[in-house]
Amino acid sequence: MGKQVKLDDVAKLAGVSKNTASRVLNHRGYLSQKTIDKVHAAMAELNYRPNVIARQLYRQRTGLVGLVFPTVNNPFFAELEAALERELFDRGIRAVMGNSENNPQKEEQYLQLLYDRQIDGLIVGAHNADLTSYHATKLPIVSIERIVSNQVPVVAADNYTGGQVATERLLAAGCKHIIHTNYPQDLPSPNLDRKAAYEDVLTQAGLTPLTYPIPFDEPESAKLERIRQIFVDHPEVDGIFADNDTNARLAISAATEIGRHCPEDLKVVGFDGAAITRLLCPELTTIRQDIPTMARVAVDLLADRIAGKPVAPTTTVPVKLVAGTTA
Amino acid sequence: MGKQVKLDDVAKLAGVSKNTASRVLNHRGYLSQKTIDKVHAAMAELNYRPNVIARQLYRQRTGLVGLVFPTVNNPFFAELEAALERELFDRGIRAVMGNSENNPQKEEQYLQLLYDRQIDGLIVGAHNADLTSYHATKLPIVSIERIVSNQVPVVAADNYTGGQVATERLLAAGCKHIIHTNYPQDLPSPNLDRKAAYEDVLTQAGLTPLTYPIPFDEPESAKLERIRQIFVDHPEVDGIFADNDTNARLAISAATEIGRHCPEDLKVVGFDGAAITRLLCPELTTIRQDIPTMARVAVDLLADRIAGKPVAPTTTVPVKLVAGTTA
DNA sequence: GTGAAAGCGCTAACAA
DNA sequence: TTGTTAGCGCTTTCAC
Repeated sequence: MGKQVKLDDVAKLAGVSKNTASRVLNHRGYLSQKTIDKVHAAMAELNYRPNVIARQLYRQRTGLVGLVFPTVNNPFFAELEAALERELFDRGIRAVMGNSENNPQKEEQYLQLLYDRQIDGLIVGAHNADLTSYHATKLPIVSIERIVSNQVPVVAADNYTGGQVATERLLAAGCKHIIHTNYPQDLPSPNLDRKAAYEDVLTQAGLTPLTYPIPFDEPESAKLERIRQIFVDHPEVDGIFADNDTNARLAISAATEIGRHCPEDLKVVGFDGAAITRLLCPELTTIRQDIPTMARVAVDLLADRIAGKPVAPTTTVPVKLVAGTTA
Repeated sequence: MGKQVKLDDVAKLAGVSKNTASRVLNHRGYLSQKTIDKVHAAMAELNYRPNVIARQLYRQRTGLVGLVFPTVNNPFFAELEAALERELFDRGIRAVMGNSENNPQKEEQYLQLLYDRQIDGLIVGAHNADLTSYHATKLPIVSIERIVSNQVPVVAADNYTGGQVATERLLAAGCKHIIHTNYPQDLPSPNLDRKAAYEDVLTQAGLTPLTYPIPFDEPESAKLERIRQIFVDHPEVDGIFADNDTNARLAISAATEIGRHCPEDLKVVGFDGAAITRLLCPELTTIRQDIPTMARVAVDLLADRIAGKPVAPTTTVPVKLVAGTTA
């Protein structure tokens, strides 16, 4: 690759100073039309492209935002990250993909990117990293469906209502033995509202709630194994409220393996309702999160954060039942 | 945010020159242990973090690579981009997400990022952008499953074999009227090998091939409508070889709508075999692409390209039949 | 209206 | 073994 054409070259060709060329480039200050034209002509002739990095050095901003989620290879996160990318792009910001893969070190590294100012902000949906790393800071961070620290604003679905609706759906379908799956979470998390709602509804109905932990970071085979165990431990189960759609689908598979069919022998309700899931598994009844709205809100919050404005600590986005045939 | 601690501050505190501090930072040149310790102590005391942008300005490299694909919100691309991100991360490179969304302008903009040196390279799986934009260049670009220009190396699945295996599977299942879906592609594309194989196999079997175009960039509803039309135009169809799994799933749905069940009344084979798809729709028989290998190869090629080494113009990665119950 | 000059923070010849 | 100096390419204050 040849020498880069720089502003100085443009200036020389146009017979003006570097400064003037810069002002033309940025449409700033007083300029005679003649100068503007000359500079533009020179830029065109040399096929000039400004060096973004040099500009960034001065501004100390890169126009980059990191998206740190467990993995983009998941219907919910894929749809969410796609929506976030679109929102950011519309604001002239690029998204750096950060799949933490449940690897705290990897997550930590993306956080370092922020410290090192290679990115201007962070949208996170994973938090393996030691919370102190996040705590230290008033950095522009927004989280989605995770509680990171009380400095970091959260965007979450209306998980409680979702959990209520899901559980009530199973009750209405006649279920008497409803089991919930969730992930073990020592830390507070909006996700736990799904569980809380499930427990409240069941208790009010005079039934006993029971939750099986399904760690998010395990391979599918391990999750399936845990779900099989539900049917071993509780053959009487006739309803499952899964904390996400993939677990719901695994529950259906596990039931089928032992000759129990959905919905005749078992009702299942999932959570998330990503478009891909509805396409590939349209029969699943689930609680749909409003992903586009969550993305928009998150990016708005981040932009405010970057601009130094105060933001609401929590924003809740409504959910909606999508009726399939599994419950 | 306070003033940034810079190398000069470290140097002053350690009582050395900026240069010496820089050399300690980069483990370069001769240094006495005493100096090293002093500088390290100063760095620790000031909590110094190098300014990445300044470093980039000198090196003219950002350690960023763009991933330009139609959308990450799709099982195949999501798995592929996740795999690419992992490979890149292991080489100290971050991935910038570029969902072209079948918007040529958006794709063009990501290409500009490369021109403007905000990214060091590009891995593309979409090419709406005017090919001349890609042509102009010996820039570090690698494409996956797309032919961009003869300057850009391609990584592709063994689509021809995949198409053969898929079609033969349907024939072996007794299908006599097999229809293929593909996307209309005026440009050459590795994807078309699937179609070519389908046509060759059918012709050899004395049957007449017929392909329905299903544009990739249409909404699902439009795709479904096109697929419904297949059954209207050709009620005799008893086998479908879809060019991707989502189309395969839509075909199953369309058949179900009119009371035709899979696999009794209709056999279906898809293509891609992403993990999410197999989880959500395990019954689907499909041709699985080896996504991790494709990602690794692509990143290797890109690294060579960035390093200025010559690379093979085409790399083909084997595929594998995944037997479900739909064919 | 436009030019000269300083500086963003870091790196690397070249001297010492 | 270390310091001096000159950039990397762009922006901007301040003269003219």
